[in-house]
Amino acid sequence: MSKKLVTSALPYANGALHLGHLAGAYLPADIYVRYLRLRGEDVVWVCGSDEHGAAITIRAKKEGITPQDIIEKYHALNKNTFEQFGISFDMYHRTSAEIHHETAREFFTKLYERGDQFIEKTNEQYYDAEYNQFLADRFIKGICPTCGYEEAYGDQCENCGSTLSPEELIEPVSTLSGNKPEKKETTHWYFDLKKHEKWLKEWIENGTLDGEPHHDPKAWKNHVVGQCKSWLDAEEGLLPRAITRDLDWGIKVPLPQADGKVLYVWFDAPIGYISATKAWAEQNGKNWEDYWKGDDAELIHFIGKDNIVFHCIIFPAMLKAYGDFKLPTNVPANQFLNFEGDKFSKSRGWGIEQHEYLEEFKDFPNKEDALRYALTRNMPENRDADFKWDEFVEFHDKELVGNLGNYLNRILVLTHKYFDGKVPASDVDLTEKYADILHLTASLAKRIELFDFKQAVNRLMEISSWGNTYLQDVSPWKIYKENPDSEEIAECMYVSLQVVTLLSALCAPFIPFTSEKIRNLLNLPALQNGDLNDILENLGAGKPLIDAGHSVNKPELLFAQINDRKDDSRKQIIERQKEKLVAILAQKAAEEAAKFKPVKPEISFEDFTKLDIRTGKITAAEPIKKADKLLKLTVDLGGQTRTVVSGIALQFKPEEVVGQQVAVLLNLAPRKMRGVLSEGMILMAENKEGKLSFVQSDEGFGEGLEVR
RNA sequence: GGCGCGGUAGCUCAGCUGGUUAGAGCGCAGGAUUCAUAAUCCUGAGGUCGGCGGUUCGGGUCCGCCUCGCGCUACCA
Repeated sequence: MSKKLVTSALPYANGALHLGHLAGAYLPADIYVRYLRLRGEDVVWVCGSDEHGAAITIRAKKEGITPQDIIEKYHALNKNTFEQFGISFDMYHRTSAEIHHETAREFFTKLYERGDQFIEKTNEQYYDAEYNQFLADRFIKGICPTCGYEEAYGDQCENCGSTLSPEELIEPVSTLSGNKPEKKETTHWYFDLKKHEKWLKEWIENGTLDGEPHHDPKAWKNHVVGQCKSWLDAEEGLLPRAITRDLDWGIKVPLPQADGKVLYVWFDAPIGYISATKAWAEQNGKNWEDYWKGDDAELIHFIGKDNIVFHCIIFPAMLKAYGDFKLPTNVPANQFLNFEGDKFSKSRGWGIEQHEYLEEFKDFPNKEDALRYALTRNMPENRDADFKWDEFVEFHDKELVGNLGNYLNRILVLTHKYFDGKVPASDVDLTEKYADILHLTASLAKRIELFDFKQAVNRLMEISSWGNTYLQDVSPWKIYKENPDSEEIAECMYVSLQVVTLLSALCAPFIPFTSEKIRNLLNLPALQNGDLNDILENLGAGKPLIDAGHSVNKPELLFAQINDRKDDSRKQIIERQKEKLVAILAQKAAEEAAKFKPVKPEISFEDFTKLDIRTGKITAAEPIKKADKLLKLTVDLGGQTRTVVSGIALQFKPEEVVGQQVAVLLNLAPRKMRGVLSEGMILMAENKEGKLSFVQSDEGFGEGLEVR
C-alpha cells in the first residue's frame, strides 16, 4: 500500500488564523485525510508553527517581550484552536524544536557541500553599529520616496503600498537604536534556481521527472499549473533567491564564516514538514524516510494560492537538489476566501478569527461542524469565494437542519413509533434500493480523491435528499393508518436505516462531530480506520449496513435551527456578527471623512523657490507602447514646448487632454520612461478614490507664467 | 504592455477527454403531505452558456481575436 504524506502550510506563529486560512489549507486537508483513514490508507498529516523570521522579532521588540513569548503564545493558540475544530493533524510540530534546527542545518549543509547549488554574494547593507547587527529590511524605517510617509519600512511603505528597498528610503533610521545606520559589507548565500529551471518546466507542464512519468498534470488545478508556468516562462527566468539573512532569530547558518546569520525563514519553513514527520515517526515507532523517500511514497501539499510558487517550484527544487526525496504528486492549492465582500483584514477588524468564532459562538450547538460545513460548501477551490453570514445561516438551516438533521430525526422517530426502536427485518432486495445511493457514494469518494470537496459534500446532501424523497414516496404513516402491520412499513424503515447508517460514515470527513453524534444515536460503535471499505463493500453487495433487530437510541436533534420561531438565541448570535460589520463600516467612513494627511517636514522659503513651476497647455498627447499608465504629452510653455511623460493614461484618453491647461514642474531632473524622455512633471490633485484632477490656471490666462 | 485565472438561470455554482430537449442548490409561483426542527415531497416559470470569427456532420466544451472582472508583473517624477 502506498504511503501518503500530507502537509498543510505552516501557520506563522505571529498571530491568529482566520476563517480564510481554515478554508484554504486546513479544512480541505482534514477532509482528505479523514477520508483516507476511513479507507484504511497509510497516511500521515503533518503541520506546525513557523516560528522564525524578522516579523516576530520586530513585534517582540515593539511589545517589549521576547520572540519566545510570542511563539509560545501563538503556537498554543493555533494548536488548541485547530484541535477544537477537529482538525486532526497527526503531528502539529514547531520550527523552534531542536530536531527541526538539526534537520534544516543538515539540509543546508548538504546543498552547500554539493558546491553548485549556492551562489555567494557580498554587498553593502545597512548596519547598526550600536547593536552590532546588520539590519533586515523591516528593521529600517525612513521617509517613503513615493508618498513622503515618514514611517515607511525598508521593504514596503504601509501608507502607499509601494514596494521599496532599504536604499530608497530617505533619512533611514535603525529601529533598534534609532540611529542612522551605516553601510557595511556582508556576505549571503543564494539558491541558484536557474539550474533547476529546465526539469521544473518538464515536471510542471508534462508531469515527467527524469524522463519518467511522475504525475498527471491535468489532475493539478488550472490556477496552480498556470501560476507556475507564469514564473517559469518569465523573461528573466528564475532568479537566485537569498537563503540567509543577518538576524539573530532563526536557524544559525552552519558555516564558520556565517556568524550572526540565520537561514531565511522561507528556506527553513518547508523543511519543517520533514522535521515534523521525523518527530511523528519517533513518537510512533515509524521510519520517517518511508514517507518521504520510499518508492511508494506520495507527497501532497495543502496550501493557499499565495504559497504556490514555494511549493511547486522552490521547495521541489530544494528537495531535488538534496536528492532522494519524492516530489509532490499534487499541490491542491485553494484560492482566497473573502469575508462579506472584502478581504479579511486584522487591522480593520474585518472578518473573524477561528478562536474568536469559537468564543462568539460558544452557546451555538454544534458550532464546529456548522462552520466546517459552511466553509466546505463554499470553499475557494478554483476561484476566490466570499463568506457571508446569510449564507452560513442558509446552509445551516436548509441543509444541515432541514435536509440531514431532519431526515435522521424522522427515521429515528418512526423507528421508535412503529418498531419500538429496533431495526425491523425485511427481505427487500437491497441491491435494487441501493442503486442510486451507491452511485452517489462512489461519486462522493471520487470527488474527495480529486480534491473537489465542494462537490463531494453536495453528494452527501444528495444522499440525504434521496432518503427524504424515498420516505415521502412510501409515506409509511399513510400505510400505517390502513394497515399497521404492512410489510411495506418494515421495508421502508429497514432501507431508511441503512441510508442513515451510510450517512453517519460518509459525513465523517466533513462534519466529524456530527458523525459521532449520529453513530451514538444509532447505537453504533465509533468509526475505525478502514471502516469505509467495509461499508462500501456491503453497499456494493447489497448487504445491510445495520442489522435487523439492532436497537437505536431515542432521537435527539443534531442541529438547532437558527431561524427558530420559539428561540431566537442563535439568530441573535448571527445578528451580533452582522452588527459588528455595520459598525466597522460606519467607523471607517467617519475616519475617512476626518482624515487629514500629516504635513511633511517643514521647508524654508528658499527650498520652495527652488521649484520652477509654470503654466502650460497640452498641445498633443499619445499613448506610450507597453505602458498602461503612461501618456506622452507635448506641452506648450509660451516660448518653449516640452515633452512630458505622465502616469494618467488609466483616467484620461489622449484626445481628452489636448487643450488642457496645466501646471508643470520644469526643473525636475529629466528621466527616461519606457524609452521616452520626460522633461518635467504635470501637477495633479488626487482624491481618496485615486481620481486625478489637473491643477490649472483659468482658461486663456496664458502659458509659461510662473506659479508661486 | 506581459503572464495567469475566471465571465453558464435573479443569486451561488456543476458541466470529464466536443454528441441527443444545458444541470443543482437557494430564491420565486402553484400544489401535495403531517413521521419530522414552519422541516419534507412534487410541478412550473426562468439561460442567444461574455461577444465575434474559425475547425467540425456537430462547440458551453477545441483554436483565434475582442471585451469585462480578479491576481502577479512592468510603467506612475
